[in-house]
Amino acid sequence: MKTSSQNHSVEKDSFEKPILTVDVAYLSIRGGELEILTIKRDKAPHEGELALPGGYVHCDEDEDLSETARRVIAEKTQLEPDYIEQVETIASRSRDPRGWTATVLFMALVSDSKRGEDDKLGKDCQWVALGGLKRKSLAFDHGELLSKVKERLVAKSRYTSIPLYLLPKEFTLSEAQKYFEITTQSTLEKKSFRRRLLDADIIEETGEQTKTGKRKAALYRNKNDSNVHFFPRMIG
Amino acid sequence: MKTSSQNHSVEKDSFEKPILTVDVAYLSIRGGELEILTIKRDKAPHEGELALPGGYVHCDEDEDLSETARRVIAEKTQLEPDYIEQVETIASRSRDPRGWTATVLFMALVSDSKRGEDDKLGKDCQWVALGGLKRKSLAFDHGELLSKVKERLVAKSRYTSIPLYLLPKEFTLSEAQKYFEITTQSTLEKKSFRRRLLDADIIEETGEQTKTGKRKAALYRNKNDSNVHFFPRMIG
DNA sequence: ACTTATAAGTGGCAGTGTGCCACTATTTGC
DNA sequence: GCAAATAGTGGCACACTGCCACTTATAAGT
Repeated sequence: MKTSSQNHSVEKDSFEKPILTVDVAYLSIRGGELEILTIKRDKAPHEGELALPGGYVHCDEDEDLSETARRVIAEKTQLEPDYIEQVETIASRSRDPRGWTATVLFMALVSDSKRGEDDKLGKDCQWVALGGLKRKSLAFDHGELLSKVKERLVAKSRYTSIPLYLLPKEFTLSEAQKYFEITTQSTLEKKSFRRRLLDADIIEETGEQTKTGKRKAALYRNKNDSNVHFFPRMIG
Repeated sequence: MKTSSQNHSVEKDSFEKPILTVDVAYLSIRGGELEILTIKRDKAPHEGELALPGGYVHCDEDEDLSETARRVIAEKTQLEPDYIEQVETIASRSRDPRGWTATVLFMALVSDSKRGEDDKLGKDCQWVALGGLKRKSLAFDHGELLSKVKERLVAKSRYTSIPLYLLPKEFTLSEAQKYFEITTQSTLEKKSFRRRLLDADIIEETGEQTKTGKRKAALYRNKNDSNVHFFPRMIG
């Protein structure tokens, strides 16, 4: 029923090769809100608009795709992500005016403390709060890509520990809860959250306490050896 | 620190475009075991070896990647899958002797009843039991691709209803349990399994019963409207 | 007919982790 | 000292899975 060629000429040479790129949604939390690293495009198409950092796969340099993703980020910032994950590959004829393109979409997270001040960022780079991004304000279909990444982040934050990668090196349980509430887009219950995080054996007390605030709070850090933790049940 | 070019020549034209393909791990259960659809390669490289069905993306025909996946399957079989899911995109210089290639890997499932008899399959196509596949017996890195798909199937079978796509149109709860035990690679407890599946409200009794066997068993079928169900907890 | 073996199906309680809410504890500012 | 705000705890309810013994139905053998 399909209108495809039934012979096996699929593997014949000189096919029109599609364009293959990698795009990275690089996320961080600051000011109590998710922010994303954007690049202001300096050429057509979509010149002057904001876009996700991305680029062509370099067949001669990149051993695999996650390396492309890291390279693309390194070209724009000096910030190595604390976490990176391949999300999905999106392709179509219409998503880029230059022709049929495929892009491998990555989600990357960087902690608040590693991110530090944003002064050494190139001036075409900018962290933008997600709340301030109007729909359709990103170039190409990058708004949709961002939605896919957000969806993945929200989903995984409900049953894994990946929001820990967004927290500063030392944090209180209340701050951790706030970060998880941002990434899960829900309000969490204090006792349940604390019990869950502490029972998981993935963070440890530093011994120090906060100095500001109404009452001193215990400071925690991620255990060195800990990878992504999968909780036995979802939260929220 | 990276040795990447620091200028922004990334978007300049005439880059060496990598090859983009789609490969599909098409799975089915028969004889109490997972089977995979293989194609015997009729040309180099790896001529004569078994491989996953796959092919180049056709920029002119395929609107997106899942369409490529369906087309690739339709070219080899007349069997439309009951379920299809993008798993991961794998790329490297070394995975194919013809050069730097990227492949978008899909997992597809077909029910035992829709699959029917295998007589109308092309003679280069063959369903092969996973247990009978020695390591390294698939062309290229398709053994690794299969491992990734297996991993995904095992994981998702523990908290979703996708094994239902492998069952025949009508099935007993014991058969369903057997299928879930195959896909989760674990033994499941009868009462827990039944309660879980029935409470999910995704299957319904046909009213009929089996005729063979020691005791007649109630027959069930998938509810028409039901999509993939996510159970609140993992099993097994 | 009675027994035996086997598969289908159920009752019921324990275990585990989350939801919920009230309660106590500590610190700051008045 | 007292109120306000944040940190942290006690304890039980709830939902779902694990477990295991038990009953029911059918076929086959004696």
